[in-house]
Amino acid sequence: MQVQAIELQKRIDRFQELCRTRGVRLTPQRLEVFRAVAASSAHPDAEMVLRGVQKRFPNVSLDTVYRTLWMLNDLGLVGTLGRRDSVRFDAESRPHHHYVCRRCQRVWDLMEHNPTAFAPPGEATKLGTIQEVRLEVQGVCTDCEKTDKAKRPPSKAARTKTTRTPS
Amino acid sequence: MQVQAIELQKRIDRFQELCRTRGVRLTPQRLEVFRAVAASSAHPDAEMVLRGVQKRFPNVSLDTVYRTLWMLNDLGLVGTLGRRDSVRFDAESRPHHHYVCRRCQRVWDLMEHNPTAFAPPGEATKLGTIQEVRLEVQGVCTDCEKTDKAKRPPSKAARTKTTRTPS
DNA sequence: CTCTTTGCAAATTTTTTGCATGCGC
DNA sequence: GCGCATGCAAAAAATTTGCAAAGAG
Repeated sequence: MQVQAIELQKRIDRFQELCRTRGVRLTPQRLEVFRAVAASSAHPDAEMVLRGVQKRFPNVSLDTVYRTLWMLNDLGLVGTLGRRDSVRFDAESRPHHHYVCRRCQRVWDLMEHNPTAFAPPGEATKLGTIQEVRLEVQGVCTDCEKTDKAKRPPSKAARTKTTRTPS
Repeated sequence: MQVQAIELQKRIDRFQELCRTRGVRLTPQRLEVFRAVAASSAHPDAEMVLRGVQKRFPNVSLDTVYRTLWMLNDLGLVGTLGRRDSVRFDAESRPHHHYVCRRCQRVWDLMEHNPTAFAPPGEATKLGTIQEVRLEVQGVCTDCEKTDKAKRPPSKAARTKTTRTPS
C-alpha cells in the first residue's frame, strides 16, 4: 500500500508549487500531512493520517490534520470518500445516480439510464463480490450559482437537540 | 420534492410485504419512518426524517429513526449517500473509481479507465456545474469473504483519545 | 404471554472552534 | 514584524447503546 517514491515526489512538487501559486503558507506540518496522504494508497481517515504524521512530528494535533486535509481538498489535491456531514437516505428503488450540490447539499436523482455506467469495472470483480455500484456527480446547482456564496444553515447548534422537555 | 401517491403506495406495499417475508415486526413507527423516506425525494438525513415522522407521532425519538433507517437499509429498501464512519482521503490525481469493502472498510483504487464512466450523465448538466464524477463499487473483499463475519475493530473507545497526558 | 421494539438519556465517535502563542514569508 | 497557522482544550454534531417500560404477534 505504498506509493512509489518518484510518484510521491511528483505529488509533493505539485503541492509546493500550488502553495506558491495560491499564496498558501507552506509549513512543515502541512507538508507532512500531505506527504502522509500522498504516500498512502490506503485512503486513510484523519486519525490514520495523524498517526503517519506523528512519526516525524510527534506533537501535531488532530485538528491541524483536519484543517490541512480540508485545505488540500479545497486546493484540489486530495479527494474524499464520504461526506463530512450526516448520512442521507433515499428509497428510490430503480437504479439511479446522484447529483449533489456542494453548497446547499441537496441531492437529485439522475434517472437517465446509461447501462454501462452501472456495469462494475472488471477490475473490481477480482477484488471481491459486488453488492452495489454508485455514481455521484458533484458540483454547484444553478440555484446556488445564482445566489453565489454558500448559505450554510445557521449552525444547527441553535436548535434544541430534540423535543426534550418542551415546556 | 414529493413522490406521487401511487408510487408511494407501491413502495409501502413492498415494505409491508417484506416485513412479513423477512419476519420483521411492523410497528407504526417503522411504517411512518419508511413513509417519510419514501415520500420524499429530497434525500433526507436522520433529523429530517424525524421531523417528518413527528408530524404524526410527536414522540418518536431520533434513535428509533436511526435504528429503523439502518434496518431498512439492511432490507435493501433504502439506500444511503455517504458513509456512516469517518471521511476518508486520497491523493491519487488521475481520474479513478473506488472499490470499498463493506466489512473491513478498505478501499481500492480502480484505475481501469472506461472513459464513458467518467462522462457525467447529460441530465446532470442541467442541474448545475459539474466538479467531479465519482463511482464507488461496494462489496465484500476476498480477504473478508475467507474469514467470513465482519471483524469490526474492537470499539475505538478503548484507545486513549489522543496523546493526552500519556504518563 | 413472550420477546422485540421503543423512548429516554447518556455515552461514543467524529469534526470543528476559540484563543494565546509561534513561525513562515 | 505581521498575520496566518498551530496546539490545546473544550464545544458541537452525528450516531450508538443500555435499560426499563410498552406493544406486536
